[in-house]
Parts: sequence; structure tokens; C-alpha cells
Amino acid sequence: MRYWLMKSEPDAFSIDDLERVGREPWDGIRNYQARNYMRDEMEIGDLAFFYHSNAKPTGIAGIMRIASHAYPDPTALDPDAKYYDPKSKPERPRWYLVDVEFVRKFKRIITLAELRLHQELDGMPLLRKGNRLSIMPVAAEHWDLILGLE
DNA sequence: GCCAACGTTGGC
DNA sequence: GCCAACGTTGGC
Repeated sequence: MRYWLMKSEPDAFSIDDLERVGREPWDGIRNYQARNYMRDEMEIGDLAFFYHSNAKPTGIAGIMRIASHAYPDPTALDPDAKYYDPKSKPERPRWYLVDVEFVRKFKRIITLAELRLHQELDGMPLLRKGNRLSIMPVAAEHWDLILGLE
């Protein structure tokens, strides 16, 4: 069982939206590294931080659970969808997603600025300069430390 | 196969 | 809204 961090812009889909629907396909990922994590490494039951990007403030808003194995992202195959990719074909899908389930919302956002204050978190990919990856692994010790901040 | 141009992400 | 970082595309 592994830990992850997954970004979403709350204007598009927030932790409150996930709480309302309970379960949601994490669609629209169009980055190979992020796709590979979902397709090749995620397992049902893994836990993930729900991270609000491009938000006020940016930071970790809660926890969700990986609820399915990876399957082809239907929005890549639908010409009318925002994330349509003509290079993805039903017989050879290029993009994959997993379903996620709401677990809980934090009492407060643990902000990016606050995470940067903790030297123990220096190795986190999230905090690396220039990082733009929207899905990334979280080390168990980092996961535990962040939970302690809430 | 190189690499410049371009587009996107995402913090600020 | 700005802009740094970086992934992708496409001409050669």
C-alpha cells in the first residue's frame, strides 16, 4: 500500500465536490509520468492527499482512496470532451485514469507555504523547484508527518 | 536525433 | 496577470 498526492484546481473540482459525489474518475491527466503512476503503480486501497492547486491558498485539503485499477480515460476518446486527444484510439488508448473515493476533508488546508517550513519534507517532489507534476508519490514518513500538522 | 518554438502548469 | 519551468511538437 502506497501514498500519493494528486492535484486539482478547486475551481474545476474540489475536495467539497468529491465529498458530495463520493467517488469520481480522475480524468483529464495528459502527462506521461502522471499516467504511468496511475496505470502501473497505483493499487486499490492506496491513499492520496487531495491537493488544491491554483487556489487561495494552495495546499492539501484532505484524503481520498484509490478505488479502481487504471482504465482508459473516456474523455480522451470523446471528440466533444474538453480533454479529447485524437491520438488516443479505443483500440490503443493513450491515457488512463483511476477512480478515487472521498475519505475525509482536513479541518483546515495544510498550505504549501507551511509544508516548505519543515526541513524533514525537503525531499518531497511537491516541493522541488519547478515541479509541475499533478500526480506524485508520497513517502510514508512524509505522509505521517503531514497528518501530524493538521 | 537535435533543438527551437510553443503551450501549459502553477506559484506568486 | 506575470513569468519560470518544463514537456511536447515539428522542421530539418
